[in-house]
Amino acid sequence: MLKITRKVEYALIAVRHLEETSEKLVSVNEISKLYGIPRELLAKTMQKLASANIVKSVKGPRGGYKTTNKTANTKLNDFFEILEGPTAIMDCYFESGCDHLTKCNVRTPINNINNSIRNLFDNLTLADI
Amino acid sequence: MLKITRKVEYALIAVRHLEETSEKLVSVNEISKLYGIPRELLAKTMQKLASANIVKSVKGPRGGYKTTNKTANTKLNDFFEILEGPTAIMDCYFESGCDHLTKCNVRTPINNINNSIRNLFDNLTLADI
DNA sequence: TTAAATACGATTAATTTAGTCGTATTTATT
DNA sequence: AATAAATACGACTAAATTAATCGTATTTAA
Repeated sequence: MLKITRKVEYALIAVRHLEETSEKLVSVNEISKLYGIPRELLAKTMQKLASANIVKSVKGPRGGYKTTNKTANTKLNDFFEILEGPTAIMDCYFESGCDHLTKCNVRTPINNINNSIRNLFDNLTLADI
Repeated sequence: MLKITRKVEYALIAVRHLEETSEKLVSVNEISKLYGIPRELLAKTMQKLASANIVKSVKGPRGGYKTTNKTANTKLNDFFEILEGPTAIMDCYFESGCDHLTKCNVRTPINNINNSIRNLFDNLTLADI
């Protein structure tokens, strides 16, 4: 419970690696070998980050990924939400199809907690990782 | 990701219900019907809470559960950990058998985040729910 | 032209979580 | 004493989520 997924874990490791190698292009292949991360999985994750402009991708041989000037100050919450959707310990909103809603007695306090956690992750950036 | 489990959700609903009915004994049957929660699942959860002295159980007909003087000021973090184990967004400690440890470049910052979350839940009690 | 890379969708495997079942024990009520 | 309503607990099955793989297309440097 309350775990981040491996996808996110891998992404954090990869982005940190990119930060460390600064402007150099690094391929998914390289990172996956270096840290023992499944290549295809990491690839898809990096693709998501690239399409959200958190990292820059370069195709073709000698291509790969590198950081941008946006990378370091990406909020952790945005990073998480891009990869996994809304940050919330419980999905208690109307659209989630929870059929307890009318009887539920914990929705409001839970949403307060959701906000606290979002707030925590809004005040951290990738630079903190 | 970052979700609490239904077990915990059910437990929160049940405990809140007990708080609302104050000292009256309420059976699992009653709560499960009232909120549409699977009975056996809730039963096991309540048993855990009882053995951790967060609620009091009374056996036999007309038995059930009720709050104790400890209930309301139980820290949310303790509540969660009793039901689900350690609060952490990633299990990066030696005993978890993670074989990336020596190469991993995000362990320290992740542990800082783990501490922040634990801290957040240490400063909330069941009374806040 | 080739090969190394990203891009992306579909599928399968593994793990975790949710839920059920069976049986024992306790105890109030009749 | 018998019954029935409740907790207690372990084993099992089902469902859902997450992780990983596969196949194919596209881009582009050499």
